[in-house]
Amino acid sequence: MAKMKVVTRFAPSPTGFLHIGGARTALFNWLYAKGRGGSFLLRIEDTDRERSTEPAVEAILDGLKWLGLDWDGEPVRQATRAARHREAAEALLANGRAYHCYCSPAELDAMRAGAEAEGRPPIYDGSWRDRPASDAPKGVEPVIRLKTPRAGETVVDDAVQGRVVFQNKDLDDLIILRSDGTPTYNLAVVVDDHDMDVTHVIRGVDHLTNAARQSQIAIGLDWERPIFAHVPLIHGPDGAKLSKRHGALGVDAYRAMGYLPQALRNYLVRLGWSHGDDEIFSTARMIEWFDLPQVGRSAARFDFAKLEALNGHYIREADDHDLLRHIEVMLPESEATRPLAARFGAAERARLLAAMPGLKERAKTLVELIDNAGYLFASRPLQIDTGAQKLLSPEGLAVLAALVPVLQRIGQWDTTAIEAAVKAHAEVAGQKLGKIAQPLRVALTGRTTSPGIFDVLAVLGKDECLGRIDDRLGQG
RNA sequence: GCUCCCUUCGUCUAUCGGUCAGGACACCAGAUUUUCAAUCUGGUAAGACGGGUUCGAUUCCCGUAGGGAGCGCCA
Repeated sequence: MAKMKVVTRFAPSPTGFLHIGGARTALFNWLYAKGRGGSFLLRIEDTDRERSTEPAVEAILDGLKWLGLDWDGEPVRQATRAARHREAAEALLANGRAYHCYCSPAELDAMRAGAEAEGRPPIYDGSWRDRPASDAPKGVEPVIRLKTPRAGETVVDDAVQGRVVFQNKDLDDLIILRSDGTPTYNLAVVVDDHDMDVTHVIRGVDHLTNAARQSQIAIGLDWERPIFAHVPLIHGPDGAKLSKRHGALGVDAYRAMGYLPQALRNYLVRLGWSHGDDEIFSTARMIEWFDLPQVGRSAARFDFAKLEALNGHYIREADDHDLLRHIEVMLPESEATRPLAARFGAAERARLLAAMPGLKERAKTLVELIDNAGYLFASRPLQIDTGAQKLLSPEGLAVLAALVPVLQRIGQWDTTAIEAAVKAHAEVAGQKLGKIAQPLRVALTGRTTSPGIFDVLAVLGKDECLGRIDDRLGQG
């Protein structure tokens, strides 16, 4: 038998941003397809016209692009396929696998309430299952319900969850076509996955019971089911369901917080999946190694500390120009860096680029990197941090004063020349380098911490350095 | 309430009957150092509980407890 081409899909409903759980689901689908020469499709599940919005569609596409998860072909809009869904519902009706139900929403509510009061599962009782059409009340548009077998079981052979068995008596006759003729979620999914030739459905476990229902629809249609893979959910740091309080932010929020897409990808792929002791994965490696048997079954908690550690790794490893590009995207999005975004021109770019090697060594996020780069963009006289002030003591100022002629004498203003001159001066003066470097650091950056002091001097330029020192001496 | 799923260091996880239960993040200590990082070295830290099965269980089975998901004319 010829090996079938793998087709996966990501099918978000556009009712909000692309949250972190969705991003991981998309990543898994993308990796699985890429690793097998298959295709990764996108379907917008917008059958709920009330809640679906166009901005949400844009936000989701934007989030996927930023994460580097490119899809094949045009995204399918589920709402445009209503006629085809209806056709499937009618086929089910025709072959006796579905029936009209004339219960009103109020009746159904009453039915559920009654069942709950008696301690029975709140499922539809199937009262219209075998009633003749002649019983139909006048002027009521019926829904179409699936005639789920009452006996036997529905088995979902899940690539992650294993063999999960549902008793058919626990599955109720779900509505597949609403009274207004539009399809419900489960019908639309089955029809679309079938028509899109989807071979693997990788999604959150919250859909596991839907897999049983969808199986029944597929069986009723005499269609082969896709392979299901239900991955565990992501929880917040407190173990509860991820909410806005913790990490259930849109991926755009992570971008604004200064995370790199490759860091987020690496973090997400390790949430629920592993490959031995490996922690750092290039995209190519992820694609090569990702597979379903290594996906675990327990929920994972979202841990910002680990994400940050990975982000720091990828920032250090990144090419300076790449980093600059990511920073420029991030600048206007973060509250903290927005003021800088407005005046970030060619001069600022050049300075940042020059200082990048020293800056990227010590930042966990891009926002932090920009914060550490504050001295590059500050105007004289600098604002001195409160804790740094004490280094500008009389002794500190004396150190600075002694340094001025030394710096003035330097001809070739670069890191090596500056370092040589300052170290020679320290030796002559019989002072430890730290004694000199700290007051100097404060004068030049306004802080007690910064990248290497010689790099700071070099990037700032001779005139600016002498000016900043002079500001301090003048003040004393 | 009913159905299904889960349970190894604080967190993410490895282990597919025999291991000093490994790695990573975090934390602690040391080295390095012009600060802070980075880096390197070392350390603390785990099989929810109770029964089985077995020569031997973290691993297989049952139960208990705890957690999660689902039970819409939402997706």
